[in-house]
Amino acid sequence: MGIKMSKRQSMNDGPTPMRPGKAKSRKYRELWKRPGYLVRRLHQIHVGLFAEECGGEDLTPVQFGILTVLQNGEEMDQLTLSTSVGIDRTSGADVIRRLERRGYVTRDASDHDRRAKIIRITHLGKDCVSRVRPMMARAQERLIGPLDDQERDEFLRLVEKLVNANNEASRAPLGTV
Amino acid sequence: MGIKMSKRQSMNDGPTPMRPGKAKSRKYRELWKRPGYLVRRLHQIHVGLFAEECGGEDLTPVQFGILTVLQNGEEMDQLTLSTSVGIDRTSGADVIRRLERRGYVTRDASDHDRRAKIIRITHLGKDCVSRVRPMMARAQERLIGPLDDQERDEFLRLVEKLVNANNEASRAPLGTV
DNA sequence: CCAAAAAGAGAAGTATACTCCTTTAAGCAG
DNA sequence: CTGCTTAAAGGAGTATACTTCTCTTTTTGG
Repeated sequence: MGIKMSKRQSMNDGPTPMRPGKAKSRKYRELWKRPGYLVRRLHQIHVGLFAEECGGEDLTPVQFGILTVLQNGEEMDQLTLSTSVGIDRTSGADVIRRLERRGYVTRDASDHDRRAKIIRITHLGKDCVSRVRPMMARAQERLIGPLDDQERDEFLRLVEKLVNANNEASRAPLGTV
Repeated sequence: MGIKMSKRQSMNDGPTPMRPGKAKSRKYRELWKRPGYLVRRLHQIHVGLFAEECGGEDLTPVQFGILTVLQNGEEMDQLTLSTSVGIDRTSGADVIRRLERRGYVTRDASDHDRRAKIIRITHLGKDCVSRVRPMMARAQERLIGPLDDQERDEFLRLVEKLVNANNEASRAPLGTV
């Protein structure tokens, strides 16, 4: 159902992003040294690892994120749910519609606000979360597995710092363009 | 033309991924601590910053990646080009087709291998790269801007390590599914 | 030399993740 | 109560990034 990747990986192999030391001329001349490129590749890798670990469940990281948020807070409108996993509302609506189609959530109009759709997780959805949680954890472990404990902490600290800081930046006016 | 994002940002704002210290129960219980989630958010942020910096050029990071690879090596078949920027061949074919539509590259059948399409960058494409390169650099700077010099080096080292290591992992048999 | 295997490409289908525009509903001001 | 603004959702459209299946061409093995 979209992702899958199974055996004969096709998580491509890229340019084997390692070039010795000889680079330096202009800062981001080579693709393999651009932070954005590395982040995109790492994201791809995570999606691949997640799909691999989740075997036959056919669930994506974002779908699982939605389900885990619902399992804590229970009951949310689409917009709140979407922003709480860090995607915009139209993307969220798509993801949630797919989850509904599979019986993992319900979408009912709210009583006191007939514009809003209230999303609730179903038993089927909860079962799915229980089943997939350990697979998700394995994917996370594999993603940062190549780092030792100290590096892991440092990596997570730095990524969090970047995400939080740029989160602010993106909500700032910044005008231009 | 798709991405854009302009003024009233909508690079969403997410859950403001910071929760004090109280988390710990199970390793990846909270979304905001999952490495995969953080990497996905950072990727989103980069795409947003890139679009913002590239103003009216309407070029995506991947499109720019393709163009810069072409500007170095000149002339490549679609498959080599796709893997050299780290995407699979069908995605690459899509991207390249769009670049062709805008006159940035040409796609001609090869003489000695009539299966292959040979991609070449045009003058228009080269002009575009010159124009966009400084914008791309600014996006990269902004992405890792929140880190000091020492952290930056460490972050890039760790991400590179993860990408390289998992690159290997994904080409390993690993069978299962 | 000819059949089988492998390689490049394309088409159809799906998921994420946006854009902009519209519809509908809610809340508030006069 | 009526009109104004805002908020939630949906539709149409696009880009990235996969999947699987198919077509054609090339290479290779007998």
